[in-house]
Amino acid sequence: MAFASINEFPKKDIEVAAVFKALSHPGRIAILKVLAKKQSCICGELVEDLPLAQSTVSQHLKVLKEAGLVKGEIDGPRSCYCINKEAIKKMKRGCGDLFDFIDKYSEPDTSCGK
Amino acid sequence: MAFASINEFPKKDIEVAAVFKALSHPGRIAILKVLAKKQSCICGELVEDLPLAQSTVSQHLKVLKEAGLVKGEIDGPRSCYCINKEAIKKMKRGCGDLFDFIDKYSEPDTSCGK
DNA sequence: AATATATATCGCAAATATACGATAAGCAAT
DNA sequence: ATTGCTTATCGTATATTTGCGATATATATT
Repeated sequence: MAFASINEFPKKDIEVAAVFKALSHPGRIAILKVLAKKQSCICGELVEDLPLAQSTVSQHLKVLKEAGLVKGEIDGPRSCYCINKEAIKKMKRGCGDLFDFIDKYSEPDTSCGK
Repeated sequence: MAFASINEFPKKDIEVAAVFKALSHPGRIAILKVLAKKQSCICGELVEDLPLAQSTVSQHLKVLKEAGLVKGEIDGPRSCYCINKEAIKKMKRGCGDLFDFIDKYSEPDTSCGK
C-alpha cells in the first residue's frame, strides 16, 4: 500500500472487499454465529463463549460494527449487540452478484490447469 | 495473535474465514473479475488492467491460488491463470450456509438498536 | 460516597499484509 | 550461446492486524 492507491479500484469492489475483510477472521465469524443463535447478547456472554480476552472481543465487535454487520446498544452498564439483518441481506446479495458475475462469464468451461 | 490460538475455532470457520481473507482486497476482486471476463489470461494482461506493479499482481495471484480460487498453468514463458470454478461454487455454498444460518436464527426480528 | 460490575480504549509487542524495485529463473527465438 | 520476453521470488519499507493487560469510563448497588 506504499504507492498504489486503493482509490484506483471501483467503489463497489472496495466496499465488498471491506465487508469480506470484516468476515476474514474466525473469531468474528464465531461472534456472528453466537449473536445469531442468541438473537442478541451482551459482550460478556460473547467473552465466555470465545477463546479470547475481553478486550480482544470488544475490538472484534468494533470491527464488525464499523463494517455495519452488527448493531450495538448501551443497556445500563452493559452493551447489547445483535446482528444487523439488513447488512447481512445486503452482503448476501453482494456475494451472490459477485459469484454470479464470475460464474456467468466463466461459462463454458475453459479451465486452464491445476 | 500473541496468545490465543487460531485452532480454538471450528475448522470450517477457519476455512471460510481464509477464503474471505483472500477476497478482502479490491485488487484481488478485480483480478477475479478480469479472469472471469477473459475466461483465462496471462499475468501480463492482468498487470495492464490493474493499477499495480507486476510483482504485486504476481503476489496477489499467489494468494488467490493458495486460497484455491484460481488455477494456474505454465504456458511457455508465460503463466496462464483462470478461475477455479469448483472453488467458487464451494464458496457460494459456504457463504449461503453462513448467511442462512444467521438469517434462520435471527428470525423473528429482535433488533437491539443502532 | 463508596464499591462492584461491565465494557471501551490505551499502550504495547508480535505477526501479517501490502507495495515496490531488483533480480533470478524459465522458455523461445535468433 | 546470446538475447529477449515473461513471471516468480527476494529484499525492504511501511501499514495494518491481532492479541493481551492495564486503565478509564459508565452505570448499578449498597
